[in-house]
Amino acid sequence: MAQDGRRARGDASRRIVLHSATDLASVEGLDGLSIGRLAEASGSSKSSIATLFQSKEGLQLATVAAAREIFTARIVEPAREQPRGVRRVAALLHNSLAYSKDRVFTGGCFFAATAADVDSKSGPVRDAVRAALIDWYGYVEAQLRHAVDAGEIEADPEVLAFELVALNEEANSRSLLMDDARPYALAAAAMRARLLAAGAPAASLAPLASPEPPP
Amino acid sequence: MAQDGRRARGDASRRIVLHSATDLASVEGLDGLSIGRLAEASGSSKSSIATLFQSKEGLQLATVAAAREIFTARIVEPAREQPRGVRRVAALLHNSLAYSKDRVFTGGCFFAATAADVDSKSGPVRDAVRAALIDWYGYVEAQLRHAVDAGEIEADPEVLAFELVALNEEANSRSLLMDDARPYALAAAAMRARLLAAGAPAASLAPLASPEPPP
DNA sequence: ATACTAGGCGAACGATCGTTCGTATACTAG
DNA sequence: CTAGTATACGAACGATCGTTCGCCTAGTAT
Repeated sequence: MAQDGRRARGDASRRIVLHSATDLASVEGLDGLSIGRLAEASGSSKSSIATLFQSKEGLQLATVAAAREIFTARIVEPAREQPRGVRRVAALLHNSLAYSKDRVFTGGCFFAATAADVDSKSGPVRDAVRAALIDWYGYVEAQLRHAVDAGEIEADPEVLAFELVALNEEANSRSLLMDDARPYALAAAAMRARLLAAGAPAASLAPLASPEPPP
Repeated sequence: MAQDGRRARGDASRRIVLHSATDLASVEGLDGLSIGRLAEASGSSKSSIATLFQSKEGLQLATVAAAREIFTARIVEPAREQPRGVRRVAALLHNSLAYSKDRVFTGGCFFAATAADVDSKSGPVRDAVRAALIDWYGYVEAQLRHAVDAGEIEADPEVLAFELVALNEEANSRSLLMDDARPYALAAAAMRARLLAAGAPAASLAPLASPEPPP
């Protein structure tokens, strides 16, 4: 069975539905993601969605997985072009800010929106969101550890990763709430300054350079 | 009419309901805050809540106002005992971390939870949450500006306020999602280091000192 | 051709949502 | 006492929720 037309058709439908689902969930949260509105947004029927994903929880888990793929494709994959260490960290941070600023999801960063939605609950959905963020935090920290080991910077990787991720998420949330793009420039400047203070060579921080000079 | 027993009775009821409402909203969000569950949690009836607050939007606005009072009483008011400038900033940050860590609301910081809920929407509820956070950000920044003017530290108040608030919010969200108190210690350490790097006297940062020495 | 599986949809299920109505109970104002 | 106002509740409203059922089509397997 090299190919199963039925599965292929189902996968295509899932893809279409999940595209709407990730976007809707970034605005309404994983709890506010309703099958009815999703059916309307994706052009299929409630019952189709229910059978494609078995249950709402199945839909939520698939939505998280789909968002994770987009997150990786937009942020992590492109950064792999940079050598490990500070250069890759700078690329990661730049990509992450751009992914939020460009509104890849209508509601900004998918995981910022959904983490707040599930962080006080329990169950597989929360676990899936948590796993995605643990991976992300761990990857940033690992790259910083590499930079420290290579002598590029001098810092505690855990604390520095915490600081940089905090700046990234603050930019996302404040930009959304205030409807203002300035927080991204603010965050980039703070990230750059923080890495410079840790001893990073300025040339390795090009992705975090401000596009326009401060007035 | 020095006192109106009817209004007094209503106000008492509103107080009780709002106590449950702020806690429920910190977990479920302002959208997930349902009148039915709130009625059950607060011991009154759906119709009573509807008449006390006119509509769900009225309830949401009253809930934000109630949470704002608690936020101010827990964080801003106690910090006023400290002199303006770095000492007050340190007190603000310490109080803010404690308010999250002590789970004054079951879902952690009320405004972190609800900001994520409303930041992609529009209307009076979003405006109320935004106004509360603008006030908070502005207060922190004003205290930092005072510290700069007094020569206590050397920094851009806007950027530094952004950094410190980001650390505070990251501690809240990560602690909730990971069910771990360590992010608070991490954030406090980063705040302290950041203020020290800006030239703040160590004695003024006592509230941010780690309770236990690092191993 | 037959049996089986995966989608896909309309219709309906019970549950819960926010809201409204009618009615009863305090309390005030005149 | 009377008229008016602010709670308070039960009951019901229409709408939407997640889910299930029946029925049909598309594709696979034997």
